[in-house]
Amino acid sequence: MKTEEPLIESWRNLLSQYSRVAHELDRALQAEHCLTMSDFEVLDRLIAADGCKARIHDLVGDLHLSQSASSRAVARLEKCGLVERAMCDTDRRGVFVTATDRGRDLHDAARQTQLAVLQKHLA
Amino acid sequence: MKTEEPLIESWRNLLSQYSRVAHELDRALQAEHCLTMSDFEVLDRLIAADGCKARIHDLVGDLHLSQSASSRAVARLEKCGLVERAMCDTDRRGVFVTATDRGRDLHDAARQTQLAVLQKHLA
DNA sequence: GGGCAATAAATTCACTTGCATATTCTGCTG
DNA sequence: CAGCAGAATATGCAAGTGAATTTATTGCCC
Repeated sequence: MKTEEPLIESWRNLLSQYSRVAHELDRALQAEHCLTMSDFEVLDRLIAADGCKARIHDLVGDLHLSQSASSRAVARLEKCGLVERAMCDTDRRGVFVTATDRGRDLHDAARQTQLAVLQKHLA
Repeated sequence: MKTEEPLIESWRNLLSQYSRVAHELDRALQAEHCLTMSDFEVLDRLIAADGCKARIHDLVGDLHLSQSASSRAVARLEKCGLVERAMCDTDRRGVFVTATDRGRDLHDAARQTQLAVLQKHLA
């Protein structure tokens, strides 16, 4: 099996490593915490933000998700009581999202799951 | 910004590199050849197979796609006339998929697109 | 040979996604 | 200050996805 293009070879490696880990992560987070990988990512960025609080607009940039997908991920988290929306006083177009206590707790737990999966499939 | 867990750091890098390249690839293949990244992958594996012919079952293993998604990708390619299905004589549960001439031509063209994108976003 | 677990593929279903659009609000500009 | 381009979200829609199920067929064991 010759390796015609090293570039294609790299891409295939990237693709299969990503697929393997992403699939496992998604499965584990879903099974143990009812969270999508995307949901977890949103929660994770939120927790990392100053005061566990950020505007959706600012989250989108980090998320590898479109604006609409991000908006809906926040909606899902809100429905689960992991996050709260609040009007932004200074700009009423904006929406602040804050992690609730349950959100923080779940994040702590999910983070352990994430680490375990990464340890196993990315190490 | 401290880097608490190198493992998480690696995962983030993997994720963002993958997202960037995959998004570009998908966009370019769609725009220039009306092909999904998955469609192209199926076609690509098929062309690589002996005689441009393979059973769906055998393709699935390489594809990073579920069996159902693979089945549908083949259906899409067939609808576009890039691929043909044929009963498998020795096992009538199986289905052989063969690339048509148009399929081979489109693959050649799409491969150039792929290389260009990889060159630009993975180099 | 008849029955039955296992296999290949297709299909149903619930869900997520991105694009395009609608809605609400801000900040200029005249 | 009226009007209007542009920004921040939400939503309608079409499409793709995986898990589970269905359908057809095979191969084995009695």
